[in-house]
Amino acid sequence: MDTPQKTVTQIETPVSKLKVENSPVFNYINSLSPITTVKSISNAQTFSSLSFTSPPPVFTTPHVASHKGSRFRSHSNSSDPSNKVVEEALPEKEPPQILNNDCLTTTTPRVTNDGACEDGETDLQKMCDDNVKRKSDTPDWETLISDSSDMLIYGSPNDSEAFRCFLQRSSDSKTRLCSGSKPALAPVSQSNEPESSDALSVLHRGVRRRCLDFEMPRNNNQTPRCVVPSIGLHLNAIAMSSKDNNVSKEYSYTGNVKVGLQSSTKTPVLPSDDIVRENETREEAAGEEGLEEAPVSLALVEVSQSSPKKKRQVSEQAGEGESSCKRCNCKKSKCLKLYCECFAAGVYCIEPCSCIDCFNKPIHEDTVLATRKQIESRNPLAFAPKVIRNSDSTIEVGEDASKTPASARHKRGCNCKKSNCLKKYCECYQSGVGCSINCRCEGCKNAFGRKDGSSFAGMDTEQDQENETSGKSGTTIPLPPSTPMPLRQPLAQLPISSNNMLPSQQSQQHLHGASLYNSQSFRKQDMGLMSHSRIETIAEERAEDIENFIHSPVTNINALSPNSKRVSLPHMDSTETTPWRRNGGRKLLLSSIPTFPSLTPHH
DNA sequence: GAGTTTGAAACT
DNA sequence: CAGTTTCAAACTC
Repeated sequence: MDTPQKTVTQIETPVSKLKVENSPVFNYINSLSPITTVKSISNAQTFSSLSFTSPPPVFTTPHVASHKGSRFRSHSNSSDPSNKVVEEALPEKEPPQILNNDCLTTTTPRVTNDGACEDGETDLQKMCDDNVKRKSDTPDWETLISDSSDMLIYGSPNDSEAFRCFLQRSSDSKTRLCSGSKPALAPVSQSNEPESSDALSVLHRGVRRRCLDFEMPRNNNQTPRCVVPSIGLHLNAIAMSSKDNNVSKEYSYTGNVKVGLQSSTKTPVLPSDDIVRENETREEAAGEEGLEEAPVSLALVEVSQSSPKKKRQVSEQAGEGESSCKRCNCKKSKCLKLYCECFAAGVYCIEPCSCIDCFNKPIHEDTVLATRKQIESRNPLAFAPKVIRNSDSTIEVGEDASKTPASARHKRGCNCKKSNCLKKYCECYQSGVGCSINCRCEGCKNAFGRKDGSSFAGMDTEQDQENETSGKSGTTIPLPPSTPMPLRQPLAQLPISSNNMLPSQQSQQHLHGASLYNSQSFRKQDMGLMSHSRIETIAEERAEDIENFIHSPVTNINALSPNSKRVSLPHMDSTETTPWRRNGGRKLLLSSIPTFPSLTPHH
């Protein structure tokens, strides 16, 4: 468990002292650095799942509460009617045996199907309120936010989003903020809490709720896809996002998801105004949706219209590579293994999926979570982005990076033997990245960059031939038949944690693009100012963060686990600097890092 | 649409 | 950790 006391102590940083600085929040937040706050790795993970890292300490407790709530639901609170609902939702079929269910900490704000809030929620609320009270003498959040938005941008996207939602809606629609399905929470905080406290409570709830967010393609020429900018953006997509600018403008559609903190794969390239507008639109849409959880079925209306058999066709039509609508065709894995694209992408299977005996559905949430947990225990990075994109403008993380023509690399590298890395069998190729020394491929001819770094995308004759034969070339950009970048945009986000992301995903998300863009959105919208260059810079920094994170000493510990192979890149000099501390803001980013580490026992 | 190929994931 | 099996996507016909 986290250490509430410690949290409190940190929170009580003298306000006066903070004001001495230009950005009070800067110091303030620094004082709340999760690095020092989070002691329990395992819990860190749980907490991170709520993505309430922004003022970490402040929201830590709620996480705990949330955690408890989950436990109540699944273990101790059997008498709670709401639990019955959940239990009733359990599969008729016997779900696959899952290990460690106890470790499964679904921090997802639990809202039973019938809309009833669970007892856990009540407790959570209490705890939140308590925290609010304790924090009454701390700087006003709204002020802090506005004063230090610059700082917040580095924080959890969720945080930012949460604050944004909070600031924008707390005044007029608490009920909306509070998922319509959990109105019971409102009274708790509204009772006697001061405005700020109340608002904060609302904020907490907002974070826990799922907001529908239909992000429409900003490109008018593009056909809207079933998509969704979700918090649950697949990490791959996230990782890639920093550079997806022109590769994909995908808007995934988060079915079950969308937390009030949506993240979007917004492209940094977009003009600020556009971004702002888009966010506004999205915000409105979300608001009109009551910011409520969107059932997967609803979320995928568009997608679901296509028959399973058309899966591939639709997917391709949807914009190659912009496989916004991930659908699987699993027959034996029950969609509970990484074989399943949906599962691997961190999204629920949806109607259009052709899977058989699928357990990757909301009603099997527990099973899904447990399975994921299990998989992560085996490989902490199992759900991490497979491709890590480095910004051209940023310092290459290492030698290996420099040897890789592409600006991104596959985290683990491929192991192709016969495809020559020229087909989508190759994950590197599929992801549109070149092979690197991490790859063990044979006869690599990856058009995006061979393992030996001898060729680059599209420049390769063989690639040209490949393209010709596939009839998919025609562009100077050597994209794989199916634009790989947005490999796995989540459609229906797993309802994990407040933002429907599994702990690891969530934390990772903070490290990646999603976080970035979310933050950007936040800033854009609230500040209305941010130069394009700045955005890109941040994107780049995010990319670096990914690398740094993966290579950080702490990460390596886990990275080495089961799959130690190539989780860490050889060149990374983790001791050289503390990347995430290059600037004050980075600290916030770090707050979400504990995720991976948390997957393994303390050491 | 069925069958084959491929390589990641899972298993031993 | 290496070898083998399983699996589902990618691909071919």
